[in-house]
Amino acid sequence: MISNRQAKEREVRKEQILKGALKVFKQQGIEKSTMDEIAKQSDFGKASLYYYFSSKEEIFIELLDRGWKMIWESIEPVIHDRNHPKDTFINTLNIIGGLVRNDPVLFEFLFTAPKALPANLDEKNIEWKKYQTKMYSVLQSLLEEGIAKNEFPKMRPDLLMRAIGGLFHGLFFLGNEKKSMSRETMEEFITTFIGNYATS
Amino acid sequence: MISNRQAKEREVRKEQILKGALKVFKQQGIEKSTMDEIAKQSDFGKASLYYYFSSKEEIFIELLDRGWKMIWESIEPVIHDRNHPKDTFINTLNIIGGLVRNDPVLFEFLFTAPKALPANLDEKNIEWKKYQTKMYSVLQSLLEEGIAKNEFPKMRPDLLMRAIGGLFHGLFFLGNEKKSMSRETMEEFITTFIGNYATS
DNA sequence: TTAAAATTCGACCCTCGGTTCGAAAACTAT
DNA sequence: ATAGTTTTCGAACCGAGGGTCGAATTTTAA
Repeated sequence: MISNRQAKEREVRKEQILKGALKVFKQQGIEKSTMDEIAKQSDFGKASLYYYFSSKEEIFIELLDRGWKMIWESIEPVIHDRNHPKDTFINTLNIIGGLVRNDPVLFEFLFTAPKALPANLDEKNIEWKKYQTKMYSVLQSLLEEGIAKNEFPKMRPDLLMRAIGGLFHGLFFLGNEKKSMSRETMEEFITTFIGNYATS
Repeated sequence: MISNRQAKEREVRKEQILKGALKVFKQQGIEKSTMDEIAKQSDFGKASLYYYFSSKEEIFIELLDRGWKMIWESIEPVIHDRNHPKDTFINTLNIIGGLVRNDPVLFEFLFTAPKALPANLDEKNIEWKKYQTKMYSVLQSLLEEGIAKNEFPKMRPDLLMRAIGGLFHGLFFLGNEKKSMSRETMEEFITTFIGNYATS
């Protein structure tokens, strides 16, 4: 029997481990993150980690699941407004920018790990991918509609998407500087680069 | 005594190995590239690899060295023209774009590996870094001069650099599509995104 | 108080992968 | 032919790191 409080404590311990894993990721990168190190950082014995997670991979998948779910839930209330695609698009980027600013390491992980993880398309690591896919497809459809309304430059939406994605990533994660990108600077870049094809 | 022809054959074999390593990198990513697999792909016994390279790391460092040197030598003739910073900048991007188009896998490696490699700041893996640094600093100074001449939007050059770097990377390497970015499309993106602050 | 359940972890196991050894094969020069 | 020299690689070595086991400790519930 698991009391309510027990469940909560258990959850806390899981989070402690996840936090530790993220710390190791920050220092070592995902490939070189060892269970020993995660154990040390989260202050458990290595064997104990396996009481909470069934494998090393599961730890990172759980980080992805929680992270992408969080992103989706943050943008969901805004993203469905289709009246002003460009505004909606920029709002969404701003929301994500805020999240990133709040926990850069987590987001570097969220945006990086997918490429690094063993592509187990089959099994469970689909959860986070669902959210990721949803987000990208909504963003892209916003671009399409925005292009149709001349709010964006006339370009292939998928390419435009890639370009803006790259730009975003570059602004936040490239370079050595630790100082985080302010909302103002980010907006300035986005609007400058996307151009003022229409204002709303 | 090593005859001239012997030296050449040896060089050919080294290249064969490097090519194999790149093939493995393409399929597995750098971290999961094993010596066994590189041996298989380049058609040598694993032990033979160590006759040509002293370690796995050295193989990848050599790829970086040769690659970045090649980039630098390709842009060098163009990049020092300071009369029209924006033109020079775009020319340079075009040259690099051409190279990327020519061997996307190699360039994905060149732009990716630096983050993945164990940061041995101390020793030899400085060779390629020299070229990389030179390239970035020249590009950035072009941006600075361009901004001064109002050929680029007035923004912090380092940020502008990051943004354009990200944009470039996004265009060429993000997404699943294998079709390579045409020169025209790329130019269109660059000019659209950078804006027409001045023409020359 | 005490038996069952939940939690912790030291010690161990085992595979994978980088590296080394040593001897055989291929090639060169005389 | 023959004595070097260069090249090749099967087999073995070894350490790192993911994962397991079983016993000890702590917590819970009656």
